[in-house]
Amino acid sequence: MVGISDVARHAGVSTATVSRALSGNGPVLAATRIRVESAARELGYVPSSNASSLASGRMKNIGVVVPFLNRWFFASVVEGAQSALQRNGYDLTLYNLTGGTEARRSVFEHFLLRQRVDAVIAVSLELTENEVTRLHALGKPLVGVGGPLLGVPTLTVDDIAVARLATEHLITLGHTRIAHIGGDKAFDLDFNLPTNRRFGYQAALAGAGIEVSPELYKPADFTMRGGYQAAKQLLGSPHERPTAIFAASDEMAIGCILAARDLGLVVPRDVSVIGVDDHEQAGFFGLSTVAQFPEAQGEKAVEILMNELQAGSAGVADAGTGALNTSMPFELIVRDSTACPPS
Amino acid sequence: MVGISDVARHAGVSTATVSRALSGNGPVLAATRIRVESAARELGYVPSSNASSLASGRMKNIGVVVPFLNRWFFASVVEGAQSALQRNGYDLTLYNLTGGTEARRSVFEHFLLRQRVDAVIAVSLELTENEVTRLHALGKPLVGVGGPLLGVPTLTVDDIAVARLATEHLITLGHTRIAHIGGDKAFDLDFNLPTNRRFGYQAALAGAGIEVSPELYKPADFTMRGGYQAAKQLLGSPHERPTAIFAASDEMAIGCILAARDLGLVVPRDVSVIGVDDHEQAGFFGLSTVAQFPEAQGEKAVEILMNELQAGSAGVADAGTGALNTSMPFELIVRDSTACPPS
DNA sequence: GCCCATGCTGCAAGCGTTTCCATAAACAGT
DNA sequence: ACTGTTTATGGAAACGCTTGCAGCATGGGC
Repeated sequence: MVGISDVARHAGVSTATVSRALSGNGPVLAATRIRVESAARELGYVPSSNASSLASGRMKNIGVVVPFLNRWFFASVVEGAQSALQRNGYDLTLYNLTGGTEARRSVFEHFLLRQRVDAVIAVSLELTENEVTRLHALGKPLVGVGGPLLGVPTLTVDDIAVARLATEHLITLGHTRIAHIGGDKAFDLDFNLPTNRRFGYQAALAGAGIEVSPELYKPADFTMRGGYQAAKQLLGSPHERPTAIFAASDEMAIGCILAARDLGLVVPRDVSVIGVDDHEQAGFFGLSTVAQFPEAQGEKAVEILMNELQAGSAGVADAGTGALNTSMPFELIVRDSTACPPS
Repeated sequence: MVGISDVARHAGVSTATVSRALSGNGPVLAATRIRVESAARELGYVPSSNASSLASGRMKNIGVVVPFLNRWFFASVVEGAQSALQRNGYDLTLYNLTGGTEARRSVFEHFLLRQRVDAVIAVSLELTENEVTRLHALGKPLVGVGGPLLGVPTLTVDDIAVARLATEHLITLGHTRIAHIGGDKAFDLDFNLPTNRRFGYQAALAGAGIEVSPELYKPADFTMRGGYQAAKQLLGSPHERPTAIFAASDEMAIGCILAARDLGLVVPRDVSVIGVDDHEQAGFFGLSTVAQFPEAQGEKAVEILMNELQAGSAGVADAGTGALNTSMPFELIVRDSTACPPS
């Protein structure tokens, strides 16, 4: 292994100077810096991050905890975070909690406390107060993505507003019999996501003076199959059939479209469908939707952490950690699955 | 921070003994171990992995490099690897190469060389010889998932056999006009995956004495849209229409099913469709397919690495690193998208 | 009863950086 | 010319753990 002392010898300076020259901490004569840099390049020297971390207390590594990885949303958040971190010279160590309670405990009791990460990003995770305090006690910044976390800076899209936007789009088109397919209570990963979207839906209806009829709401799994089955029920009986469906996710919405087709209905002529996410397959199905931008959320989370880490090292008190909850953008995307109701 | 010396004092032993007691390296009297363990628990001591790594040379961390993350296959491999690593007390640091050439360079020149990982798993990545040598020079075991890598233990499914299995399933059902939708050349991520699947398809036909007609092959994107468009062309003209389609991926196959429906054809009555992957949505669409098991691949990769790391530390020469290419299982899954051809 | 294994334990030397402090050099002000 | 600053550099002490080596009991064989 080529260590810092090799570089030092090669460049005719001390290890202290090499460290300063390469890290940019502390004053170094321009000429010296150049000598050191070329020596390092010549020897193919790469600093050992362990030694560096041990000595400096900075890990240059941040932990990302997700409940699952093979869902489009989570994977995209992680991907966004990864690129952003890489640009900042940070590593990303990934923890997923698929393993259940045991995995979760082990992540929090063991992995995150080992001084291996400078901070953590929790994606769609409802942390217990204990878990939060624990991390704070170690002085590790924490940011949440999706869902407000008590006392933790968090990125969220305003689910109520999202749902309202989608529903209002349908209302604007002239629909009045608008159904909603939401998540059932069991799907509690994402905080109150299902509930909030339902609220937004109801608020939009109320705002337009449309009565909210309970038979137009169907809870379902957050999957195509869930959406499909719910839509089958909603659209099954021709009398009193809704003319539009707002599904709480794109996958569900796609399920709706397929169900409609199977029932011989044409989307959007007979029934309009709108979802939420702008899932990668939304375009293919011509699905109108409200986009949220998971990569951007990952990147933003990183940005916040970088600021906090910098502030922390600058000795700034934990005072103005900024707005605790920063609201992420969303956007109505109209494709071919929504139109005026049949006359 | 509560360090090892605090625990030592608390338990009335030396730091050396604490280290041995908690890590299990070296002999410790049972009574002592218990004293140490309870002291550690009481103080909430967690060893600093940096210090530990620096002193021992073991990082307890392995790097996983993927080209993308938000694709089902990659995410699943990573998820499998993550769980397996967690069970072994290892961290997973993730690198994705979405950033393009620059990202790739920075990963290999910088990140992986910093003594932060004990080994690396490369998923569907054609590493250059330089990259491989570089890692080997550092003594870092490397295993590839998907696609043989020169001189590197690799997990692959036999794509030719997979394609043959799928095609033979169709042949067994009585089909003779069997089309294939494969990947185009540009899709070179996965080594020769498209080509191999095409070979397997042709081999199966040849084996059954069926002529391979070029107009029954369509290259396309590895997406639903790609499969949809290709299927539209294949199924468009009623005369000489194929009675079955073997698509090189489930997403493409789903596209086929949708295309068939849009053309007024019933699957599998008018046309059978089979894919490859057992994608999470295959079940919903009733798609017959050849499953490969990405999580299992991730886990297996970890298993191989664990063995190699152990062997390495045992001072075993690099001799019998085992079969360089271990073949992963696959399995025909028959659902409702394949049946006998129309008579 | 003595000596030699045997098995636990403690001492202390690293591991490869960073950073505090001291030193030295260079320069400005008087 | 002399002190007072300022700036670049080197020496050396951390950082928190692991591990080789030596020491010291303890127990068994003769």
